[in-house]
Amino acid sequence: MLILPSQQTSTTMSAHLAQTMTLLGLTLDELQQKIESELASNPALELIEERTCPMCKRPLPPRGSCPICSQPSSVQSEDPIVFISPREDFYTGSATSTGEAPEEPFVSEMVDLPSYVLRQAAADLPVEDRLIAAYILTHLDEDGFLTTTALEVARYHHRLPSEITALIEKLKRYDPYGVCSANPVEAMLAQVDILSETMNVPAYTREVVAAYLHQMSQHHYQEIARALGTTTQQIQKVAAFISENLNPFPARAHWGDVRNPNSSDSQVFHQPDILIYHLNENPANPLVVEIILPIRGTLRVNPLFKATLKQVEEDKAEEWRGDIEKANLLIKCIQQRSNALKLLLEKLVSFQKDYILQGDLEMKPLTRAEIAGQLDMHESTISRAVSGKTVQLPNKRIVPLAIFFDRSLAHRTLIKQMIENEDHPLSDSEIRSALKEQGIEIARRTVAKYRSMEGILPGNLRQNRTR
DNA sequence: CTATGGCACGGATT
DNA sequence: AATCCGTGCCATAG
Repeated sequence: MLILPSQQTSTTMSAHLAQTMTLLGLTLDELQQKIESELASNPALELIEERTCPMCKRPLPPRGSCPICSQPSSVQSEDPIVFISPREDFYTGSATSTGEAPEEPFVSEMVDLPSYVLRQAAADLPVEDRLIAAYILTHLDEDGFLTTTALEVARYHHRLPSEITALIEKLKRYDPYGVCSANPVEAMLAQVDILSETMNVPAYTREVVAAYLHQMSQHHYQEIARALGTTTQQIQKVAAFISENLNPFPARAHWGDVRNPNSSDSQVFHQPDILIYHLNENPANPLVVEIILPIRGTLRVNPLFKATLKQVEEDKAEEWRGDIEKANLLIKCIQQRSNALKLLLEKLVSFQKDYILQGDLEMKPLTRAEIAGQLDMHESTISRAVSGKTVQLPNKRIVPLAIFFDRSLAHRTLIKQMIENEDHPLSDSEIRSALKEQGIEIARRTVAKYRSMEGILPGNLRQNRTR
């Protein structure tokens, strides 16, 4: 699982001096990978033991006291407490108990999709199939789809295509249900089959998934109903089922959606970069914003290494100096990243506090440029900092950080609520004028767009809903 | 005739 | 410079 050779770092100092690398854009996981490889390749860099707070057993920064416990626990601070925290018990694979996890000296191993699936499958497969399974699993794209075909695999391993197909079918049944499918439809079909063993699946679901997904996404329910010889109502049930239970991209994380907690580790592949919660989980307490670092302990330049530098022959010394330089740079960049994130989060959290506490309705429109101005940063800096990162809100939902810049979220949820509480199916223009009453002026066409974004049927097809 | 979705344009945002 | 988003116009369905 090692990544790169340590040698050939002799790209002279000027090279990395010129490259003032920014780690801001990196995700938690990406940063972890970066640090891991740096630790492995750079002898000047070391990770020192963490200190933990005696009060809350939270890891402490190298100097100073615990940022949480040092606060009197009853403070009614308006401002959120923002701090950088080392990653805690990070997922180490095999959530399926089996106490196997002796490894991980400091940084846990990030389980990638192929090995994640293989671990589940290995025990069930005959030995001669495991190799093939491993081979298949290495040919997955980021969504969990197969980038090769059963036929090719068969030819490569000199097996019958039918055997390979059977194997793939087996693999589809492991955790990201539908993994190893060739396309979304196939994946969803696999999910239907698996789910139907444990729960009630509406009739016609298979048929719809197999042949009418396109019409489905357009909400042409009547059309489908006609074609299948059933009722529009039935198709709507199917629609609800699909959107609640099926995932066309098995391995892709689905943020925000409240996922069935059955597969406990739907977050395995996306640990949030930032946590927001109330101090001690008490809503009366101020908000705590925790920016997670992918390491436990503190990075520093190994003093021993520095000291020995003088006693090293000249030809090696240059390389060593380079290593120290690189280590310093990395540490500095990490600090810079943390600091920038901290500043950003302070602003962001206090600005969108209502959203964090009350939910989607209270989201205020905000642009990256505005924040950039306030923080005296370039907007592209903000962009980098925001993109790809995820936040866990006090209500435990994990959402992309970019959601704080979603202009229309409040409007969309308002519309959603209006429709939920309607007594008579509202048309888009009715919604528009109702919104106008409340001082929100948007075009009728826009209402329609928002509505479909929320997956709500047009008014004229909404007649008979159960709730 | 009314309600809705598709396409595409222009301005804002990244 | 590339992308996203709200909106207007128009075709189509009921």
